Amino acid sequence: MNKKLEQKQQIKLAVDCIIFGFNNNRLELLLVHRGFEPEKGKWSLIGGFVGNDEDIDDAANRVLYDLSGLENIYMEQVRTFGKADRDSSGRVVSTTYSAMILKSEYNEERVGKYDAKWFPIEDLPELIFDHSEMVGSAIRRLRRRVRNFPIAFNLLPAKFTLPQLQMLYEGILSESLDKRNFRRKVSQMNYLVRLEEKDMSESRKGAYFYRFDEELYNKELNFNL
Amino acid sequence: MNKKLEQKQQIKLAVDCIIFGFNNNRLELLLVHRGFEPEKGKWSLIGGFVGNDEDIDDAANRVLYDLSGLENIYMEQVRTFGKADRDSSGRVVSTTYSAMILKSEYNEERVGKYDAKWFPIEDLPELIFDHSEMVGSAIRRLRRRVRNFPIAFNLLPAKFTLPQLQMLYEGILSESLDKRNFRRKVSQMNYLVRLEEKDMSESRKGAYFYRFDEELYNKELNFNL
DNA sequence: CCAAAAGTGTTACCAATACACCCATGG
DNA sequence: CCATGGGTGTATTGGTAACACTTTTGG
Repeated sequence: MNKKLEQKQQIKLAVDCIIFGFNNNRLELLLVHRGFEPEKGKWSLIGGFVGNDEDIDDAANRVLYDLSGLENIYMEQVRTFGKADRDSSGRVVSTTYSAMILKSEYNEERVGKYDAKWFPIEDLPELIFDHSEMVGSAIRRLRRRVRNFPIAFNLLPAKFTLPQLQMLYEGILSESLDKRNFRRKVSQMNYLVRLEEKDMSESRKGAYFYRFDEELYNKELNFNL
Repeated sequence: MNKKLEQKQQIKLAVDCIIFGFNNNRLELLLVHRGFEPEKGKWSLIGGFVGNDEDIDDAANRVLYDLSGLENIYMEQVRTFGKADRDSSGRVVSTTYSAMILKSEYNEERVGKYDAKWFPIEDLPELIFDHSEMVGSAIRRLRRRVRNFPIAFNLLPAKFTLPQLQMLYEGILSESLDKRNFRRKVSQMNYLVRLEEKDMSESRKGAYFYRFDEELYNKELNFNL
C-alpha cells in the first residue's frame, strides 16, 4: 500500500441500504423521498455517512435502525459503488447492504418522518444517482442466494405457512413454482418444523404453520429450493 | 443520505488487489514484501489509495499496472473491508479486487522493484492486517464463479491444451476432476475451438491447442464446468 | 519396443420436472 | 352441499459421476 498520498484524499464514504420486505404477497423495497437538492423529489435508498470510528457494517445497521427502529436485522454487504461522478453533490463512494425486514415490526412513526414508502420491485419509481443499479445488484444477489441459503425466512414471521413461503419464493424469483415439487423439497429439510397449529385466516381448511429451526439447520448447512 | 456530518469524516479509501496466476501447474498469488512499519517484514496484497477523481475500478487497475506493467487485465470487485480497526496505521477502508495475470507477460523489472513474489495458495505466508481474510473471500468467489463463467482462461495463454485447462481447474478448485467427464463438457462448448496445431512440449503424442472464442461465447453465454 | 501422456464411450444413479386429483371446512 | 384453498405421488428426463483401455511417438 502506498504510504503517502500525493494530495490529501477528499472522498466521503457512505453506506446505502436496500431494504426488502414481503408485503401483500409481493417483494417490495422501502425507499425514501428525497426532500433536498440535488435530485429533490426523486426517490432514493436510505443511506448515511460512515462514522470515523464505526465499522461499515455497523454504519449500515445504524442507518437501518434510524429509519425503522429495528435492531439485529439480517444484512449482507452487496458491493461498493465508486465511480468518480456517481453522486452529483460531490465525491462519495458508497457500499451497499441488503436487509430484510417485516413491515409488521418496524416503527411506523420513524418511517413516516423519513417520508418513506414501499414499492413493489416490479414497479419502482425513478431513483437518484446510481441507486437503480444498486437495486439491480441487490436483487440479482438475492435471487442467487435465496436458493442456497435460508435467508428468505427473514422476510416472514417466525411462524409461516407453506403457501406463504411459496408465494415469497415466487415473488423473489419472479417466476411460478410447482407446488408439489416445492413441497417435496421443503419436506426434505428437517429444520423446517411443522407445528400443530394452523393458520385459519386464509382458507377454510387451514394451513399448517412451520418454523425455521436455526439450530437444526446449523447441523446440516445444506439448503436447496 | 444524511446531508451533514457531525464532524469531518476522516476515513481513507484504498483498494487491494488479489492477483492470481497459474504457474508450474499451481494456482498462485502475487504478494509484496512490506518494507515499512507497521507490520514490516510481513507480506501483503498490493494496494493503494483511491485518487480524488478516480473511479475505484480505475484505482485497482492503476495499482495493478504500477506493479506489473500490465493493462486491460480482467478484474472483478470482491468486497469491501471496513472494520474500524482493521489497519493499525489509521482508519482505512479497502475495497478488494481480484485479477488474473500471466507470469509470462508481466514486467519482471517492475515486479522486482516491489519486492514481490509468487506463493502457491496452499502455502501462503503470514499476511498483514485482514489480508488473509481478503484472500479467502477472493478464492471462494473464484471457485464459485469459475464453474459458471469463462474467466479462468485469463490465467492461460491464448492457445492452451486440454490437459493444461484441466490442471488449471484442478488447481483452482483444489480437487481432482475426471478426465473424460471434463472433456465431454469441454466438447459441448462450441466456443472452445480446437486448432490444428499441437503442443509437442509436454508429451510425445502431443496435445491439441484450443482457443477460447469470445465472439462465439457471447452468442450462447452459457458455461458449465 | 517401451514409457509417458493424450485421447475416447457407456452405464448407473440422483435430482429436477411435469402433471391431476382428493381433502377439510365455513358459509 | 359447494366453493375455496391445502395437501399429496408417480413417471420421465437430463445431468452428473464412476470407470479402463487404446493411441501416438521420441528415444
